[in-house]
Amino acid sequence: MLKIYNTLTGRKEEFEPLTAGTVKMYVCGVTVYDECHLGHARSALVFETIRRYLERSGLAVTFVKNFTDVDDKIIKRANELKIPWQDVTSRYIDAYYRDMGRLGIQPATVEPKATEHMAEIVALVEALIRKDVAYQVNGDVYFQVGRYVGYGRLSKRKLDDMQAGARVEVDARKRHPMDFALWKGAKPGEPSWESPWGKGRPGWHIECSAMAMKHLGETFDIHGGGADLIFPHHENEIAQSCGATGKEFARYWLHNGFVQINQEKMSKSLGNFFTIREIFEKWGYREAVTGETLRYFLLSTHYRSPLDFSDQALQEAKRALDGFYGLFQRLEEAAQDSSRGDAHVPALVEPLDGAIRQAMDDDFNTPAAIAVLQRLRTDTNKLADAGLSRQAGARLLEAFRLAGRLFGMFQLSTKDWEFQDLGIKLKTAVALSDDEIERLIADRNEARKRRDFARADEVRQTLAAQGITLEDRPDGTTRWKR
RNA sequence: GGCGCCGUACCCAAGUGGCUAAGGGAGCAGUCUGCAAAACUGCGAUGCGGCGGUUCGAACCCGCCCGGCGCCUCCA
Repeated sequence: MLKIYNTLTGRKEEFEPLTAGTVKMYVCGVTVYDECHLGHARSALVFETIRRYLERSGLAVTFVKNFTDVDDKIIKRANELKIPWQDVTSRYIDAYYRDMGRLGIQPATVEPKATEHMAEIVALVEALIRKDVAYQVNGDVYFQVGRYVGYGRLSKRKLDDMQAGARVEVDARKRHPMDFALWKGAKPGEPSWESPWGKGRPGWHIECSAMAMKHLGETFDIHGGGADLIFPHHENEIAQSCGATGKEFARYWLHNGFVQINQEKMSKSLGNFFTIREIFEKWGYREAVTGETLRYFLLSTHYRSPLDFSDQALQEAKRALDGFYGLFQRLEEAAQDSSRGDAHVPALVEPLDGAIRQAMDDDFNTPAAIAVLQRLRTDTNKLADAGLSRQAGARLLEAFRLAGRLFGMFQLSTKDWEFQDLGIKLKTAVALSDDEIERLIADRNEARKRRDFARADEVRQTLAAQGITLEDRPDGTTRWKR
Protein backbone atom coordinates (compact mmCIF):
# COMPACT_ATOMS: atom_id res chain seq x y z
CA MET A 1 0.00 0.00 0.00
CA LEU A 2 1.59 3.21 -1.21
CA LYS A 3 1.59 6.22 1.04
CA ILE A 4 2.41 9.67 -0.26
CA TYR A 5 3.02 12.90 1.60
CA ASN A 6 0.52 15.41 0.24
CA THR A 7 1.46 19.08 0.61
CA LEU A 8 -2.22 19.96 0.32
CA THR A 9 -3.16 18.12 3.50
CA GLY A 10 0.22 18.14 5.20
CA ARG A 11 -0.02 14.41 5.82
CA LYS A 12 1.06 11.10 4.44
CA GLU A 13 -1.96 9.60 2.75
CA GLU A 14 -2.77 6.31 1.16
CA PHE A 15 -2.58 6.74 -2.58
CA GLU A 16 -5.75 5.94 -4.46
CA PRO A 17 -5.78 6.88 -8.11
CA LEU A 18 -8.87 8.45 -9.57
CA THR A 19 -9.17 5.57 -11.99
CA ALA A 20 -7.97 2.23 -10.70
CA GLY A 21 -4.85 1.01 -12.42
CA THR A 22 -3.87 4.35 -13.93
CA VAL A 23 -2.03 7.41 -12.74
CA LYS A 24 -2.08 10.81 -14.32
CA MET A 25 0.71 13.07 -13.17
CA TYR A 26 1.92 16.52 -14.08
CA VAL A 27 5.27 17.98 -13.12
CA CYS A 28 6.45 21.52 -13.68
CA GLY A 29 9.48 21.39 -15.89
CA VAL A 30 11.90 24.19 -16.60
CA THR A 31 11.84 27.63 -18.10
CA VAL A 32 14.24 27.33 -20.99
CA TYR A 33 16.38 30.45 -20.77
CA ASP A 34 19.61 28.98 -19.34
CA GLU A 35 21.53 25.81 -18.52
CA CYS A 36 20.00 23.48 -15.96
CA HIS A 37 21.63 23.23 -12.57
CA LEU A 38 21.69 20.42 -10.02
CA GLY A 39 18.41 21.57 -8.52
CA HIS A 40 16.68 20.94 -11.80
CA ALA A 41 18.38 17.58 -11.97
CA ARG A 42 17.07 16.64 -8.56
CA SER A 43 13.52 17.55 -9.39
CA ALA A 44 13.63 15.72 -12.70
CA LEU A 45 15.18 12.65 -11.11
CA VAL A 46 12.81 12.55 -8.16
CA PHE A 47 9.72 12.59 -10.34
CA GLU A 48 11.12 10.19 -12.87
CA THR A 49 11.86 7.79 -10.01
CA ILE A 50 8.31 8.17 -8.76
CA ARG A 51 7.05 7.50 -12.25
CA ARG A 52 9.26 4.42 -12.59
CA TYR A 53 8.07 3.09 -9.27
CA LEU A 54 4.41 3.61 -10.10
CA GLU A 55 4.93 1.80 -13.38
CA ARG A 56 6.76 -1.01 -11.68
CA SER A 57 3.80 -1.26 -9.33
CA GLY A 58 1.69 -2.13 -12.32
CA LEU A 59 0.04 1.24 -12.88
CA ALA A 60 -0.34 2.78 -16.31
CA VAL A 61 1.21 6.21 -15.90
CA THR A 62 0.61 9.24 -18.07
CA PHE A 63 3.38 11.61 -17.16
CA VAL A 64 3.26 15.18 -18.41
CA LYS A 65 6.22 17.53 -17.95
CA ASN A 66 6.14 20.92 -19.58
CA PHE A 67 8.60 23.40 -21.00
CA THR A 68 7.91 27.05 -20.28
CA ASP A 69 9.05 28.56 -23.55
CA VAL A 70 7.64 32.05 -23.35
CA ASP A 71 8.37 34.29 -20.38
CA ASP A 72 10.07 37.50 -19.26
CA LYS A 73 13.41 35.85 -18.62
CA ILE A 74 13.48 34.35 -22.08
CA ILE A 75 12.75 37.72 -23.65
CA LYS A 76 15.45 39.30 -21.52
CA ARG A 77 17.93 36.64 -22.53
CA ALA A 78 17.12 37.04 -26.20
CA ASN A 79 17.75 40.76 -25.93
CA GLU A 80 21.08 40.17 -24.19
CA LEU A 81 22.22 37.70 -26.79
CA LYS A 82 20.66 39.69 -29.62
CA ILE A 83 19.03 36.61 -31.07
CA PRO A 84 15.37 35.70 -31.63
CA TRP A 85 13.66 34.42 -28.53
CA GLN A 86 12.83 31.16 -30.32
CA ASP A 87 16.57 30.55 -30.67
CA VAL A 88 16.98 30.94 -26.92
CA THR A 89 14.32 28.37 -26.17
CA SER A 90 15.45 25.86 -28.76
CA ARG A 91 19.06 26.16 -27.58
CA TYR A 92 18.15 25.46 -23.97
CA ILE A 93 15.67 22.75 -24.78
CA ASP A 94 18.54 21.00 -26.56
CA ALA A 95 20.76 21.58 -23.53
CA TYR A 96 18.04 20.16 -21.31
CA TYR A 97 17.81 16.95 -23.28
CA ARG A 98 21.58 16.67 -23.41
CA ASP A 99 21.86 16.97 -19.61
CA MET A 100 18.90 14.74 -18.82
CA GLY A 101 20.28 12.18 -21.23
CA ARG A 102 23.57 12.20 -19.37
CA LEU A 103 21.70 11.59 -16.15
CA GLY A 104 19.76 8.76 -17.72
CA ILE A 105 16.46 10.55 -17.20
CA GLN A 106 13.82 9.36 -19.61
CA PRO A 107 11.44 11.74 -21.37
CA ALA A 108 7.91 12.07 -20.00
CA THR A 109 4.93 10.68 -21.84
CA VAL A 110 4.03 14.15 -23.06
CA GLU A 111 6.31 17.19 -22.95
CA PRO A 112 4.12 20.10 -23.96
CA LYS A 113 5.24 23.64 -24.63
CA ALA A 114 3.33 26.74 -23.63
CA THR A 115 3.64 28.26 -27.08
CA GLU A 116 1.85 25.28 -28.58
CA HIS A 117 -1.17 25.65 -26.31
CA MET A 118 -2.29 29.20 -26.95
CA ALA A 119 -5.82 28.19 -27.93
CA GLU A 120 -6.28 26.28 -24.68
CA ILE A 121 -4.76 29.08 -22.64
CA VAL A 122 -6.99 31.72 -24.22
CA ALA A 123 -10.06 29.55 -23.74
CA LEU A 124 -9.22 29.08 -20.08
CA VAL A 125 -8.76 32.80 -19.52
CA GLU A 126 -12.07 33.44 -21.26
CA ALA A 127 -13.77 30.94 -19.01
CA LEU A 128 -12.35 32.71 -15.97
CA ILE A 129 -13.61 36.07 -17.17
CA ARG A 130 -17.00 34.54 -17.87
CA LYS A 131 -17.14 33.22 -14.33
CA ASP A 132 -16.21 36.67 -13.11
CA VAL A 133 -13.11 35.55 -11.27
CA ALA A 134 -10.85 37.40 -13.70
CA TYR A 135 -10.97 40.91 -15.08
CA GLN A 136 -9.24 42.77 -17.84
CA VAL A 137 -7.44 46.06 -17.61
CA ASN A 138 -6.34 47.48 -20.93
CA GLY A 139 -4.66 44.53 -22.62
CA ASP A 140 -3.94 42.60 -19.42
CA VAL A 141 -6.08 40.05 -17.68
CA TYR A 142 -5.80 39.37 -13.96
CA PHE A 143 -7.08 36.64 -11.73
CA GLN A 144 -9.02 38.07 -8.80
CA VAL A 145 -7.77 36.17 -5.77
CA GLY A 146 -10.54 37.48 -3.55
CA ARG A 147 -13.06 35.57 -5.66
CA TYR A 148 -11.53 32.21 -4.90
CA VAL A 149 -12.29 31.22 -1.32
CA GLY A 150 -9.73 28.44 -1.25
CA TYR A 151 -6.85 30.76 -2.00
CA GLY A 152 -3.91 29.84 0.25
CA ARG A 153 -4.96 26.27 1.00
CA LEU A 154 -1.85 24.74 -0.53
CA SER A 155 0.74 27.13 0.87
CA LYS A 156 -1.17 27.48 4.17
CA ARG A 157 -1.25 31.22 4.20
CA LYS A 158 -3.92 33.86 4.33
CA LEU A 159 -4.26 36.76 1.94
CA ASP A 160 -4.17 39.22 4.79
CA ASP A 161 -0.95 37.83 6.20
CA MET A 162 0.78 38.13 2.90
CA GLN A 163 -0.32 41.67 2.29
CA ALA A 164 1.54 42.80 5.37
CA GLY A 165 4.92 41.56 4.25
CA ALA A 166 4.63 41.91 0.53
CA ARG A 167 7.47 43.91 -0.90
CA VAL A 168 6.04 43.83 -4.36
CA GLU A 169 5.38 47.03 -6.22
CA VAL A 170 1.65 47.19 -6.20
CA ASP A 171 0.15 47.72 -9.60
CA ALA A 172 -2.60 50.26 -9.06
CA ARG A 173 -4.74 48.67 -11.73
CA LYS A 174 -5.08 45.49 -9.72
CA ARG A 175 -8.05 45.11 -7.43
CA HIS A 176 -5.96 43.24 -4.87
CA PRO A 177 -2.16 43.28 -4.61
CA MET A 178 -2.03 39.49 -4.90
CA ASP A 179 -4.06 39.37 -8.10
CA PHE A 180 -1.84 37.85 -10.75
CA ALA A 181 -1.59 38.10 -14.50
CA LEU A 182 -3.30 35.52 -16.67
CA TRP A 183 -2.56 37.39 -19.85
CA LYS A 184 -0.05 40.12 -20.47
CA GLY A 185 -0.53 42.64 -23.24
CA ALA A 186 2.45 42.76 -25.57
CA LYS A 187 4.87 45.63 -25.66
CA PRO A 188 6.46 46.40 -29.01
CA GLY A 189 8.97 43.78 -30.08
CA GLU A 190 7.77 41.14 -27.65
CA PRO A 191 6.49 37.76 -28.70
CA SER A 192 2.71 37.87 -28.91
CA TRP A 193 -0.40 35.95 -29.90
CA GLU A 194 -3.85 37.14 -30.88
CA SER A 195 -6.48 37.15 -28.16
CA PRO A 196 -9.83 38.75 -27.37
CA TRP A 197 -7.85 41.29 -25.28
CA GLY A 198 -5.45 42.17 -28.02
CA LYS A 199 -2.00 40.84 -28.76
CA GLY A 200 -0.20 39.40 -25.81
CA ARG A 201 1.22 36.36 -24.08
CA PRO A 202 0.17 34.15 -21.18
CA GLY A 203 1.17 34.74 -17.58
CA TRP A 204 3.39 32.11 -16.05
CA HIS A 205 0.83 30.12 -14.11
CA ILE A 206 -1.95 29.72 -16.63
CA GLU A 207 0.03 27.58 -19.06
CA CYS A 208 0.38 24.76 -16.54
CA SER A 209 -3.32 24.74 -15.82
CA ALA A 210 -4.15 24.70 -19.51
CA MET A 211 -1.66 22.00 -20.43
CA ALA A 212 -2.43 19.80 -17.45
CA MET A 213 -6.15 19.91 -18.20
CA LYS A 214 -5.65 19.31 -21.88
CA HIS A 215 -3.45 16.26 -21.44
CA LEU A 216 -4.77 14.84 -18.18
CA GLY A 217 -8.30 16.16 -17.73
CA GLU A 218 -9.78 18.64 -15.31
CA THR A 219 -8.98 16.49 -12.30
CA PHE A 220 -5.92 14.27 -12.15
CA ASP A 221 -3.85 12.41 -9.59
CA ILE A 222 -0.44 13.88 -8.94
CA HIS A 223 1.07 17.30 -9.42
CA GLY A 224 4.72 17.81 -8.57
CA GLY A 225 7.54 20.28 -8.61
CA GLY A 226 10.21 21.91 -6.48
CA ALA A 227 9.26 23.24 -3.06
CA ASP A 228 9.83 26.77 -4.30
CA LEU A 229 6.85 26.40 -6.59
CA ILE A 230 4.33 25.91 -3.78
CA PHE A 231 3.82 29.63 -3.65
CA PRO A 232 2.85 31.37 -5.77
CA HIS A 233 2.95 29.07 -8.77
CA HIS A 234 1.02 26.06 -7.56
CA GLU A 235 -1.29 28.09 -5.37
CA ASN A 236 -2.22 30.11 -8.44
CA GLU A 237 -2.63 27.03 -10.59
CA ILE A 238 -5.16 25.69 -8.14
CA ALA A 239 -7.02 28.99 -8.01
CA GLN A 240 -7.23 29.26 -11.79
CA SER A 241 -8.11 25.69 -12.44
CA CYS A 242 -10.66 25.24 -9.71
CA GLY A 243 -11.99 28.70 -10.45
CA ALA A 244 -12.64 27.71 -14.03
CA THR A 245 -13.98 24.20 -13.57
CA GLY A 246 -15.44 24.19 -10.09
CA LYS A 247 -13.78 20.82 -9.66
CA GLU A 248 -10.71 19.67 -7.77
CA PHE A 249 -7.54 20.09 -9.81
CA ALA A 250 -4.74 17.77 -8.67
CA ARG A 251 -5.42 15.39 -5.78
CA TYR A 252 -1.90 14.81 -4.49
CA TRP A 253 0.66 17.60 -4.47
CA LEU A 254 4.30 16.53 -4.16
CA HIS A 255 7.28 18.81 -3.67
CA ASN A 256 10.95 17.99 -3.64
CA GLY A 257 13.44 19.70 -1.31
CA PHE A 258 16.24 21.94 -2.45
CA VAL A 259 19.78 21.18 -3.39
CA GLN A 260 21.97 23.31 -1.17
CA ILE A 261 25.53 24.51 -1.05
CA ASN A 262 26.85 24.93 2.48
CA GLN A 263 23.34 24.80 3.91
CA GLU A 264 22.01 27.43 1.54
CA LYS A 265 19.60 26.96 -1.30
CA MET A 266 21.30 26.62 -4.65
CA SER A 267 19.90 29.33 -6.85
CA LYS A 268 20.63 31.65 -9.66
CA SER A 269 20.13 34.73 -7.54
CA LEU A 270 22.65 33.62 -4.91
CA GLY A 271 25.07 32.63 -7.64
CA ASN A 272 25.97 29.44 -5.77
CA PHE A 273 24.78 26.99 -8.38
CA PHE A 274 26.49 24.24 -10.33
CA THR A 275 25.17 23.45 -13.75
CA ILE A 276 24.77 19.85 -14.72
CA ARG A 277 27.06 20.48 -17.64
CA GLU A 278 29.83 21.80 -15.37
CA ILE A 279 29.70 18.78 -13.15
CA PHE A 280 29.98 16.38 -16.04
CA GLU A 281 32.87 18.32 -17.50
CA LYS A 282 34.69 18.74 -14.22
CA TRP A 283 34.48 15.11 -13.26
CA GLY A 284 36.94 13.18 -15.36
CA TYR A 285 34.87 10.01 -15.56
CA ARG A 286 32.95 8.94 -18.59
CA GLU A 287 29.43 10.26 -18.69
CA ALA A 288 27.68 7.08 -17.71
CA VAL A 289 29.81 6.79 -14.57
CA THR A 290 29.29 10.40 -13.54
CA GLY A 291 25.61 10.12 -14.34
CA GLU A 292 25.11 7.08 -12.16
CA THR A 293 27.14 8.66 -9.38
CA LEU A 294 24.90 11.71 -9.45
CA ARG A 295 21.81 9.55 -9.37
CA TYR A 296 23.10 7.65 -6.35
CA PHE A 297 23.99 10.90 -4.64
CA LEU A 298 20.62 12.49 -5.34
CA LEU A 299 18.65 9.41 -4.31
CA SER A 300 20.59 8.79 -1.11
CA THR A 301 18.54 11.49 0.63
CA HIS A 302 14.75 11.45 0.88
CA TYR A 303 13.21 13.61 -1.83
CA ARG A 304 11.56 16.06 0.57
CA SER A 305 14.71 16.78 2.59
CA PRO A 306 17.33 19.34 1.72
CA LEU A 307 20.44 17.90 0.14
CA ASP A 308 23.86 19.48 0.46
CA PHE A 309 26.06 19.18 -2.58
CA SER A 310 29.84 18.92 -2.31
CA ASP A 311 32.69 17.10 -3.99
CA GLN A 312 33.06 14.97 -0.90
CA ALA A 313 29.42 13.94 -1.01
CA LEU A 314 29.77 12.96 -4.65
CA GLN A 315 32.90 10.98 -3.93
CA GLU A 316 31.12 9.07 -1.19
CA ALA A 317 28.45 8.16 -3.69
CA LYS A 318 31.10 7.05 -6.12
CA ARG A 319 32.78 4.83 -3.52
CA ALA A 320 29.48 3.26 -2.65
CA LEU A 321 28.96 2.36 -6.30
CA ASP A 322 32.54 1.08 -6.57
CA GLY A 323 31.55 -1.44 -3.93
CA PHE A 324 28.61 -2.63 -5.98
CA TYR A 325 30.49 -2.87 -9.25
CA GLY A 326 33.37 -4.63 -7.50
CA LEU A 327 30.88 -7.20 -6.32
CA PHE A 328 29.40 -7.53 -9.80
CA GLN A 329 32.87 -8.33 -11.05
CA ARG A 330 33.16 -11.09 -8.46
CA LEU A 331 29.78 -12.44 -9.51
CA GLU A 332 30.82 -12.55 -13.14
CA GLU A 333 33.82 -14.62 -12.08
CA ALA A 334 31.69 -17.06 -10.08
CA ALA A 335 32.28 -20.78 -10.48
CA GLN A 336 35.95 -20.47 -9.82
CA ASP A 337 35.84 -22.33 -6.55
CA SER A 338 33.11 -24.29 -4.92
CA SER A 339 29.39 -23.65 -4.79
CA ARG A 340 28.99 -23.72 -1.05
CA GLY A 341 27.13 -20.42 -1.08
CA ASP A 342 24.48 -21.50 -3.59
CA ALA A 343 22.00 -22.86 -1.09
CA HIS A 344 21.58 -19.43 0.46
CA VAL A 345 20.91 -17.55 -2.75
CA PRO A 346 17.10 -17.85 -2.71
CA ALA A 347 16.99 -16.47 0.82
CA LEU A 348 18.69 -13.34 -0.48
CA VAL A 349 16.97 -12.94 -3.81
CA GLU A 350 13.37 -13.76 -2.95
CA PRO A 351 12.70 -11.11 -0.29
CA LEU A 352 14.44 -8.39 -2.26
CA ASP A 353 11.51 -7.07 -4.21
CA GLY A 354 9.29 -6.95 -1.14
CA ALA A 355 11.92 -5.12 0.88
CA ILE A 356 12.38 -2.46 -1.76
CA ARG A 357 8.64 -2.17 -2.19
CA GLN A 358 8.23 -1.65 1.53
CA ALA A 359 10.74 1.21 1.45
CA MET A 360 9.30 2.84 -1.65
CA ASP A 361 5.70 2.46 -0.52
CA ASP A 362 6.56 4.74 2.37
CA ASP A 363 6.53 8.01 0.46
CA PHE A 364 9.21 6.89 -1.99
CA ASN A 365 11.89 6.33 0.64
CA THR A 366 14.86 5.86 -1.67
CA PRO A 367 17.51 6.01 1.10
CA ALA A 368 15.82 3.09 2.82
CA ALA A 369 15.67 1.23 -0.50
CA ILE A 370 19.37 1.85 -1.05
CA ALA A 371 20.06 0.49 2.42
CA VAL A 372 18.30 -2.72 1.34
CA LEU A 373 20.66 -2.96 -1.62
CA GLN A 374 23.65 -2.28 0.60
CA ARG A 375 22.68 -5.09 2.94
CA LEU A 376 22.30 -7.36 -0.04
CA ARG A 377 25.76 -6.36 -1.17
CA THR A 378 27.30 -7.41 2.14
CA ASP A 379 25.34 -10.66 2.20
CA THR A 380 26.27 -11.45 -1.37
CA ASN A 381 29.93 -10.82 -0.72
CA LYS A 382 29.74 -13.36 2.08
CA LEU A 383 28.32 -15.93 -0.29
CA ALA A 384 30.99 -15.10 -2.84
CA ASP A 385 33.56 -15.72 -0.09
CA ALA A 386 32.01 -19.12 0.48
CA GLY A 387 31.96 -19.85 -3.24
CA LEU A 388 29.25 -19.54 -5.87
CA SER A 389 28.47 -21.51 -9.00
CA ARG A 390 28.16 -19.74 -12.32
CA GLN A 391 24.37 -20.00 -12.24
CA ALA A 392 24.14 -18.66 -8.69
CA GLY A 393 26.42 -15.77 -9.56
CA ALA A 394 24.32 -14.97 -12.60
CA ARG A 395 21.13 -15.10 -10.60
CA LEU A 396 22.45 -12.69 -8.00
CA LEU A 397 23.79 -10.36 -10.63
CA GLU A 398 20.44 -10.35 -12.35
CA ALA A 399 18.72 -9.56 -9.06
CA PHE A 400 20.96 -6.53 -8.58
CA ARG A 401 20.44 -5.32 -12.10
CA LEU A 402 16.68 -5.71 -11.92
CA ALA A 403 16.43 -3.93 -8.58
CA GLY A 404 18.84 -1.25 -9.72
CA ARG A 405 16.89 -0.54 -12.89
CA LEU A 406 14.24 1.18 -10.78
CA PHE A 407 16.84 3.75 -9.79
CA GLY A 408 18.74 3.83 -13.06
CA MET A 409 21.70 2.13 -11.44
CA PHE A 410 23.72 -1.07 -11.92
CA GLN A 411 23.12 -1.19 -15.66
CA LEU A 412 26.71 -0.72 -16.82
CA SER A 413 29.02 -3.60 -17.61
CA THR A 414 31.83 -3.97 -15.10
CA LYS A 415 34.28 -3.16 -17.88
CA ASP A 416 32.61 0.21 -18.37
CA TRP A 417 32.71 1.14 -14.71
CA GLU A 418 35.71 3.20 -13.58
CA PHE A 419 37.02 2.24 -10.17
CA GLN A 420 39.73 4.79 -9.60
CA ASP A 421 39.32 7.63 -7.15
CA LEU A 422 38.99 10.98 -8.81
CA GLY A 423 42.44 12.16 -7.73
CA ILE A 424 44.12 9.19 -9.38
CA LYS A 425 41.85 9.32 -12.37
CA LEU A 426 42.82 12.90 -13.15
CA LYS A 427 46.53 12.13 -12.91
CA THR A 428 46.51 9.16 -15.25
CA ALA A 429 45.69 10.35 -18.71
CA VAL A 430 47.76 7.66 -20.44
CA ALA A 431 45.68 4.54 -20.84
CA LEU A 432 47.11 1.07 -21.30
CA SER A 433 45.16 -1.33 -23.47
CA ASP A 434 43.59 -4.41 -21.93
CA ASP A 435 46.13 -6.58 -23.73
CA GLU A 436 49.07 -4.64 -22.38
CA ILE A 437 47.65 -4.90 -18.90
CA GLU A 438 47.04 -8.64 -19.23
CA ARG A 439 50.58 -9.12 -20.49
CA LEU A 440 52.05 -7.26 -17.53
CA ILE A 441 49.91 -9.26 -15.15
CA ALA A 442 51.07 -12.53 -16.75
CA ASP A 443 54.61 -11.29 -16.38
CA ARG A 444 54.02 -10.51 -12.73
CA ASN A 445 52.44 -13.87 -12.04
CA GLU A 446 55.47 -15.58 -13.57
CA ALA A 447 57.63 -13.58 -11.21
CA ARG A 448 55.43 -14.53 -8.29
CA LYS A 449 55.83 -18.20 -9.10
CA ARG A 450 59.58 -17.70 -9.07
CA ARG A 451 59.06 -15.89 -5.78
CA ASP A 452 60.70 -12.87 -7.39
CA PHE A 453 58.58 -10.45 -5.39
CA ALA A 454 60.71 -7.45 -6.21
CA ARG A 455 59.80 -7.87 -9.86
CA ALA A 456 56.14 -8.58 -8.99
CA ASP A 457 55.88 -5.41 -6.94
CA GLU A 458 57.55 -3.46 -9.68
CA VAL A 459 54.78 -4.48 -12.08
CA ARG A 460 52.17 -3.57 -9.53
CA GLN A 461 53.75 -0.15 -9.14
CA THR A 462 53.82 0.36 -12.89
CA LEU A 463 50.15 -0.43 -13.17
CA ALA A 464 49.23 1.56 -10.08
CA ALA A 465 50.80 4.59 -11.72
CA GLN A 466 48.27 4.08 -14.52
CA GLY A 467 45.43 3.93 -12.05
CA ILE A 468 45.10 0.18 -12.25
CA THR A 469 44.58 -1.82 -9.08
CA LEU A 470 45.45 -5.52 -8.86
CA GLU A 471 43.67 -8.02 -6.67
CA ASP A 472 45.20 -11.46 -6.38
CA ARG A 473 42.67 -14.24 -6.02
CA PRO A 474 43.23 -17.32 -3.85
CA ASP A 475 43.68 -19.52 -6.91
CA GLY A 476 46.72 -17.57 -8.08
CA THR A 477 44.98 -15.58 -10.81
CA THR A 478 44.69 -11.81 -10.68
CA ARG A 479 41.74 -9.48 -11.07
CA TRP A 480 42.35 -5.91 -12.18
CA LYS A 481 40.34 -2.72 -12.03
CA ARG A 482 40.73 0.67 -13.54
C1' G B 1 5.81 40.73 10.52
C1' G B 2 3.08 36.02 8.51
C1' C B 3 3.58 30.80 7.20
C1' G B 4 6.64 26.49 7.11
C1' C B 5 10.93 23.17 7.45
C1' C B 6 15.31 21.18 9.68
C1' G B 7 18.94 19.89 13.94
C1' U B 8 20.25 11.53 14.82
C1' A B 9 27.90 9.05 15.85
C1' C B 10 33.95 12.15 12.73
C1' C B 11 30.95 12.82 7.78
C1' C B 12 26.41 11.40 4.97
C1' A B 13 21.66 9.39 6.25
C1' A B 14 16.93 6.11 7.56
C1' G B 15 13.79 5.69 11.62
C1' U B 16 8.45 9.75 13.85
C1' G B 17 5.32 6.07 20.46
C1' G B 18 7.31 0.01 22.55
C1' C B 19 12.51 -5.73 20.47
C1' U B 20 19.82 -4.46 21.13
C1' A B 21 18.57 3.67 17.22
C1' A B 22 18.83 0.91 9.69
C1' G B 23 22.49 1.62 5.95
C1' G B 24 26.90 3.93 3.68
C1' G B 25 31.70 6.56 4.01
C1' A B 26 36.03 7.52 7.06
C1' G B 27 38.95 5.52 11.29
C1' C B 28 41.07 1.64 14.42
C1' A B 29 41.91 -3.70 15.33
C1' G B 30 41.74 -8.64 13.33
C1' U B 31 41.16 -12.79 9.40
C1' C B 32 43.05 -13.66 4.46
C1' U B 33 47.82 -12.32 1.50
C1' G B 34 54.93 -13.14 -0.11
C1' C B 35 53.30 -7.90 0.39
C1' A B 36 48.95 -5.62 -1.02
C1' A B 37 44.03 -4.81 -2.65
C1' A B 38 39.23 -6.53 -2.25
C1' A B 39 36.13 -9.14 0.98
C1' C B 40 34.74 -10.62 5.76
C1' U B 41 34.73 -10.05 11.38
C1' G B 42 34.98 -6.83 15.56
C1' C B 43 35.04 -1.75 17.81
C1' G B 44 32.25 2.92 17.54
C1' A B 45 25.74 7.42 19.59
C1' U B 46 23.34 4.22 27.41
C1' G B 47 21.77 8.33 23.46
C1' C B 48 18.87 11.29 18.85
C1' G B 49 20.23 20.47 19.67
C1' G B 50 18.76 22.04 25.14
C1' C B 51 15.15 22.19 29.15
C1' G B 52 10.42 20.92 30.86
C1' G B 53 5.70 18.15 30.16
C1' U B 54 2.12 14.09 28.49
C1' U B 55 2.58 8.60 28.79
C1' C B 56 3.41 2.26 31.86
C1' G B 57 6.88 3.73 27.82
C1' A B 58 9.33 9.27 23.43
C1' A B 59 14.58 10.51 18.97
C1' C B 60 9.39 10.18 17.67
C1' C B 61 3.51 13.75 20.84
C1' C B 62 3.02 18.94 23.46
C1' G B 63 5.36 23.65 25.31
C1' C B 64 9.45 26.86 25.73
C1' C B 65 14.45 27.96 24.36
C1' C B 66 19.04 27.66 21.23
C1' G B 67 21.05 27.04 16.29
C1' G B 68 20.31 26.75 10.86
C1' C B 69 17.24 27.24 6.56
C1' G B 70 13.10 28.16 3.21
C1' C B 71 8.64 30.68 1.21
C1' C B 72 5.93 35.40 1.32
C1' U B 73 9.51 38.63 -5.49
C1' C B 74 11.66 35.09 -10.86
C1' C B 75 13.21 30.37 -8.97
C1' A B 76 13.30 22.80 -9.41
